[in-house]
Amino acid sequence: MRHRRKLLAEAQARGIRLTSQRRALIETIEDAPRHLDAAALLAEARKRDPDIDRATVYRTIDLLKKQGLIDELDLMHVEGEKHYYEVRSSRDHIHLTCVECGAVKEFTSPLFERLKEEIARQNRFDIKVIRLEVGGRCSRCAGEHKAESERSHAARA
Amino acid sequence: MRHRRKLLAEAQARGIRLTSQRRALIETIEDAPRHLDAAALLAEARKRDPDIDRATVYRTIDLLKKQGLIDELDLMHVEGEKHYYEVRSSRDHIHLTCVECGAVKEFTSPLFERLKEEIARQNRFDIKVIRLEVGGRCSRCAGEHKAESERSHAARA
DNA sequence: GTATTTGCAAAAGCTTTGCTGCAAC
DNA sequence: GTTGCAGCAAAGCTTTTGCAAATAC
Repeated sequence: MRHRRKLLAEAQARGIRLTSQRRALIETIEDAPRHLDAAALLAEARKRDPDIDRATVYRTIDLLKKQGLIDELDLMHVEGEKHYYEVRSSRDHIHLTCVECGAVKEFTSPLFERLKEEIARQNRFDIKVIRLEVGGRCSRCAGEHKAESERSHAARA
Repeated sequence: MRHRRKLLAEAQARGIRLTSQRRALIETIEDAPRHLDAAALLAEARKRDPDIDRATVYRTIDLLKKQGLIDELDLMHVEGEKHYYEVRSSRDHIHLTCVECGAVKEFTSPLFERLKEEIARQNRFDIKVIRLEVGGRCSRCAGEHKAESERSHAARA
């Protein structure tokens, strides 16, 4: 176990009915070393409970999203139109997705916090969700094959 | 005509073959008073050229996106999984979408520009696209029906 | 004249839904 | 015991693709 089950505890605290499927899904999201889309989440969760259905995955995602317990990402649609999920943390972070190699890096900054405050204050806008996603070329890809962006496509497959 | 055809001119400058369909689509995006999704763009563009096909819309969007001439938005998926498009402007802006009434407000800030610089510098990341989307409650909805968030759902239908 | 683009129609990909039986409290 | 949830399968919505005919330069 990589950390204590914050998400699970929080779900429980909110009075969410904890079925065995939800438990498996929540634990899967919490333990995932990378961002999972619905299909990947289903596959991973089935290792804990083989009978989980796709519909349950989507319904649980929806529930957790509405409760503000998880956030939804696109990762700039670098690999299709899927959505990815992660536990919402107290400090929002930025996702940098490399359009060449697909690597995702997270980044936090006090400047981002300040910007959030400014957005809320100047627009009198009550922020519920915020998502800052960046697409571009990571330092590794920029360094390795400067003029040769084709190969990386094959490398991702 | 609301402004001069910047997008059209830019497309031409890049050597994009300007077919009549592309012209109609580009002009439609440029003149739209709101953010259009693919279906709405198709419907609007057909007023200029009734024979335009859905496939052409998607192919043109793809082309313009790859050229960095338009940006793609989700508007926090407040109305389903569509994507919305807008002309890319020199100054990136933030989209605030009200989850109650669906209103979209744009916002720019020097702080956002500074944050972009910081992201690029600290991660040695070559930013190609950046998208900051915010979901929450706009001041109008907060003021009008503070404790009664149910009705607005019906109002949007 | 030649390379690109279009329209059409079919399919693909991701997500949602109705309904019956089952599980949590 | 009651209320809400899960599984199944089918449909929904948005987007993509193959191919022959049409179009731009």
